Amino acid sequence: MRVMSSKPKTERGRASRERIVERAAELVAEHGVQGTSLDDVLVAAGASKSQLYHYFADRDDLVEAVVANRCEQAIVELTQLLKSVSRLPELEQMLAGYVASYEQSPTGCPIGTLASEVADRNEGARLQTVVGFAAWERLFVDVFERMRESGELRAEASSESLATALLASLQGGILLSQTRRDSHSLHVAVEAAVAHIRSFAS
Amino acid sequence: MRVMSSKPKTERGRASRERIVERAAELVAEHGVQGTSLDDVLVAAGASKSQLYHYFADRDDLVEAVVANRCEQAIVELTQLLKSVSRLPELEQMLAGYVASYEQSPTGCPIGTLASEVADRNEGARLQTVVGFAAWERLFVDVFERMRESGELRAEASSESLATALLASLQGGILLSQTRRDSHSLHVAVEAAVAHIRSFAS
DNA sequence: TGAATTCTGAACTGAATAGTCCAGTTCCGG
DNA sequence: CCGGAACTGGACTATTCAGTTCAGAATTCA
Repeated sequence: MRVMSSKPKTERGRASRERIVERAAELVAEHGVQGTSLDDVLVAAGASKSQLYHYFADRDDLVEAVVANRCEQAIVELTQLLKSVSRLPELEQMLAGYVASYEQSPTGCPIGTLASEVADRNEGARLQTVVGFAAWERLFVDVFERMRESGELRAEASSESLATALLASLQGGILLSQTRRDSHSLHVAVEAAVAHIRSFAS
Repeated sequence: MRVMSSKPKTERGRASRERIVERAAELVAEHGVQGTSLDDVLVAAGASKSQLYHYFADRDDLVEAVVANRCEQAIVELTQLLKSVSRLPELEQMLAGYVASYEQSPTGCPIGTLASEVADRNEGARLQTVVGFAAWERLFVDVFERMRESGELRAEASSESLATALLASLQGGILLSQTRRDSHSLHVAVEAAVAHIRSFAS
């Protein structure tokens, strides 16, 4: 059974906890979950062991909080990018921007990279990535719904399936590009995904 | 500079080395690279530390050999599955079989899972996964070339791009299905990829 | 056969790391 | 202002793991 971890009751405590999570999230973004030790986190956050174990049951508990933090962050950004997209050209432009930003700093997908690292090693963290993917997919679904309402997408197209397929192409493209250290694969994967969507255009 | 690691000169040595790599590959398949310690490998292979360091410079060197082994194995199997595929329905059937086998034992893609784990932590191993992906993609390219020769695929379709896109969809679908523990995402991703290919059929 | 080479076993070292403990400090309601 | 609860510091433990060492066994080949 997991030992209790107190939630902070005061403002000061909440700030401490948050600072730990945020610094940890930065380190994880840079070095991955496995590549980040608790001691690294502690010096980065200017905190001490007992502080950490005051707020988190164990390492996995911290990792879960970090993953949740990064997913939330990613979804906030993606929401900004996608909330006003309601036409195919806008979607294309947004995706092109995503590819371009990847080219500029190829730091993988925050959610995808975490997911593969965490999936069968930390159930709580895995569930956070599931939520993150679901939110992302949902943003795509909403885009397709708006496209359908504006008559740009044929009725028979399943927004859910299109969203899943687009997300998969992105994730796979990122994986290939990250492995190959060359954004070309991501570019091609996105192009194909867009072409597939366009095939359902009115 | 990396310390020398002897290649085996005798049959016995070759067998020892191979046994270590194979057992290590099994453990890595089950627990991932990070989740497999040298000691685990040694007891599984019935070998000793000095044996290991006789054949491998260090842990990374062993990991590289393991990754190469698993990629090679995967490519052998994929070659068997794909070498005689020259029609779209055959490709669809093969992919459906892949999805079905994933449903039966959802052990991710051997290459993709390794790639994301190793990409920015072990340059030699990363290069092995690059080679593995290239071989896989090449198999798809050959399929598309055969389809094109038989007039089933229009000339303007780029076999390379189709292959990259298909591979990305597969990898992304596997990633999603693995984190969600539900083969549905992979299924949808493959369906979309096939539809995209079919849009280039004559 | 016997010397040189290749290969093997097992104990050891040192560093990193997750997790514990407890005494001391700060904060808050009454 | 005081008693208890929330919070903090940092030293300490136990373990795991990569890598070393070296004596000696097996193998090769002249």
